[in-house]
Amino acid sequence: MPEPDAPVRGDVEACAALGDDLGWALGVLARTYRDVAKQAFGDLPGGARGYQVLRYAAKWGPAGGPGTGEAPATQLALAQQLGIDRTVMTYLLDDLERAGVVERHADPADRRARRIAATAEGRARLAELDARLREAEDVVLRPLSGEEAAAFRGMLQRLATQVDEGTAAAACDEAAADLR
Amino acid sequence: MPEPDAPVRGDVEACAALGDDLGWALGVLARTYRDVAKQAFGDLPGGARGYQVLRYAAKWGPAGGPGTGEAPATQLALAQQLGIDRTVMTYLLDDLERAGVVERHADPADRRARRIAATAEGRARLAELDARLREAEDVVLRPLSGEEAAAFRGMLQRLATQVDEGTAAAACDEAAADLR
DNA sequence: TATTGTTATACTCTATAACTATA
DNA sequence: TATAGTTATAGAGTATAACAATA
Repeated sequence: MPEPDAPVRGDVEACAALGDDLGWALGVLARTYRDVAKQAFGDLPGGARGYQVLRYAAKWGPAGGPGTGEAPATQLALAQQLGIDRTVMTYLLDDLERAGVVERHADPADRRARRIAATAEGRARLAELDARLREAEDVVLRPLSGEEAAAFRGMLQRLATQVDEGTAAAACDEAAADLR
Repeated sequence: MPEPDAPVRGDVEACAALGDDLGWALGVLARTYRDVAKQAFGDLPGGARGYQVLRYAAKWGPAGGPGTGEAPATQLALAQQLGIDRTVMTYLLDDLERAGVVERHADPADRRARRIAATAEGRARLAELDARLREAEDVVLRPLSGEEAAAFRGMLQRLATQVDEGTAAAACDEAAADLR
């Protein structure tokens, strides 16, 4: 994730020259959202990636007891699900564990594997993050009316999933790659 | 610009879990467009950045005669307009010049400065690129009907420029930063 | 002394490969 | 032999700083 840059002179004028293509607008919006979301993530290790991992880990109960009964995902499963390289997952989990939001538990059935579960603190953190992200979305969509925003969200969702073409898998691959 | 990654197993399933927030959809769409556009750029040095530079340079005439009468932009002006670091601009122009699409001309009034102009070949290349980019946009928006696509474009444009808030400048800064 | 453009250096991510401990 | 996780190494991309030429 690139650092926020110092303001640059001349960009406003450049907008007049650049702001007429889809790619540009898309880039601006995605970047704007990312910056707003970044603030929401705060010091959560890994930013958006850390959030996704936490969100996945939170599907299972806090340390001590399973929330559902299903076994928490292993590091490898998590990495594959989110499209993150398993070596990167190691670093990411190191940081998330140090931050106290997830825990690695030895799998009794396979001592090579580690099961990843969110801690109670991690769950609380996740609830906060979800709320803040909803706010971030509202900020980004503020220029639109309520109806428009709903329509925009719907179309965006359709575009992202590309249900009409066989490209859903590819789109998802891209999304996952985006997290890398 | 990240390289296209090898397909990753499991992303499709992950989509079901991830695909419910704006940030995710935005990321997918921006990434999808970027990949499609990347193909359109072909071997143009610098990808999207190279395109923007070429586009700017093409505002002035091919080598030998000014198209308008205004002097072509200097490297520094170009860098500031597009929000690219001037050291990066050096490398980028090296590549674009080697590719034969732009030329550096000494400024008679200030021998430190270099004026950047598109070559005839650069202009032809730009026309191609513009056409291909329009196609790329169509591909990305294909899931929408004609009416929807128009509405989507309009809303996206409004969101990107954020005219209702005083954030236009900030948004443009972000857009420029995006090119870095 | 300040500015334009260039070159050199360092830092951040990410990708690849090598290693361990289990299976 | 293959797999889960870790660690080490190397590459691309970018930012920072030093430099030469000119103002």
